[in-house]
Amino acid sequence: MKNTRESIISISQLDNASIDHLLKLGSKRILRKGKVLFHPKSYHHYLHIIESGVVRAYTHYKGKEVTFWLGMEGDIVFPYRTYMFGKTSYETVELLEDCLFHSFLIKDLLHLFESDLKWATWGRKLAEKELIKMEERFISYLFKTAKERYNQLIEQKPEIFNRIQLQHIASYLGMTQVSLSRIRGEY
Amino acid sequence: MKNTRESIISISQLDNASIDHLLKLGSKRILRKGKVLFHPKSYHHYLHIIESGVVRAYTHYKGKEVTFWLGMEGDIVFPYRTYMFGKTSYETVELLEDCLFHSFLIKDLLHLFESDLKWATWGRKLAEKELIKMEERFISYLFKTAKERYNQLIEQKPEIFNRIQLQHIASYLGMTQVSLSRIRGEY
DNA sequence: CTTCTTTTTTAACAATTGTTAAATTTTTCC
DNA sequence: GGAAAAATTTAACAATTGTTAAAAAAGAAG
Repeated sequence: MKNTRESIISISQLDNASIDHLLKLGSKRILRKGKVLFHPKSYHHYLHIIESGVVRAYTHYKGKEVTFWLGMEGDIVFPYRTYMFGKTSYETVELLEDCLFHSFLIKDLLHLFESDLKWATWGRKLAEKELIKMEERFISYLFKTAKERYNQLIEQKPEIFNRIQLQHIASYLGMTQVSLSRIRGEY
Repeated sequence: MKNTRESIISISQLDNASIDHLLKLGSKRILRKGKVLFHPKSYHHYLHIIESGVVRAYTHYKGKEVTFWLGMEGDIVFPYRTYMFGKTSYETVELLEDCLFHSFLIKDLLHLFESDLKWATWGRKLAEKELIKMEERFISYLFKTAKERYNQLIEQKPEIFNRIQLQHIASYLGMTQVSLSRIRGEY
């Protein structure tokens, strides 16, 4: 459980008045496990901050689901492709647990970004932090074996293994479920 | 060959006066093939826009070089880790051709980002675009075979094969040089 | 042009990961 | 609790990719 205000501040410090202003524009909602938040080939109008729960983003390749992102408390579900280029997205975002979201219209957020230096800076830092995370994850895939990637995840985010099905973790780690099971069985 | 003004505008439209102001803060320099632009475990004070030439960023893992980024005309060499966290970096950036850079003090750029909404927006869009590129590259690694990654690169950036050594391309594609050679030999 | 150095290819073999299918375990639902 | 469905593990085998070493090709220097 992590409240929206903390999530926002953890990206970059902001005064309370600015945050209050944003919070008034958003709304909270609870959605059930299994619900699909974003469908592929559609436009997404909301950004969601996760207060509790877990979601995964996946796409299809050669008839199989590929889970490329997992989000939990404090993470931000931001459909960058739609937001930046007005393009439809290729991903499905599905809830793996009941979730509490704090949701904001991307339109409202963009308006803040384009009119208020403080929010523009916040938006910049959000993208910069996501970029660093993605780059670190990418580099570790570029030269680590399946077993090394598994060990790294166990070390860095052990709680994932208690909350998320192994088939999704396997995909997230870039291997088949059978390979993950084999690696786990070795110990 | 791509001039700095075009590179800046291609991230996000900006008025000429704003760009002129930035350009006055920077300086051009020519560096020779083989020169190292960033050393690991050091602080990087400059952002470089590549007007011509090719560079690669690499790091070491298990005694081997891993090339994780290639930049050419129009690309921006931005040491995000140093810039965001004041941390030293893990990467080496090396010139694979003679290069013409337009270089700016990160300090100057940050000052613009923090004082001018137009530049803050430009900085946000820069990070957002880099994020999308990184995410697309990452997803394609998550579920494509070595051969598919090779075919994709041939299709998307064929000029790379005329300008960059195959050993570096192999690493960039997440495979050994021998594997790349084998894949190329199959046709 | 010739020699030396570096890069790339080829080959044989080893290790890792994928595929398919069946067995087992866990979860869901009545 | 018990049946059905879903998830996970196990096993056998196939395909891909890595490793090492040597040969061939390409590039640099005199």
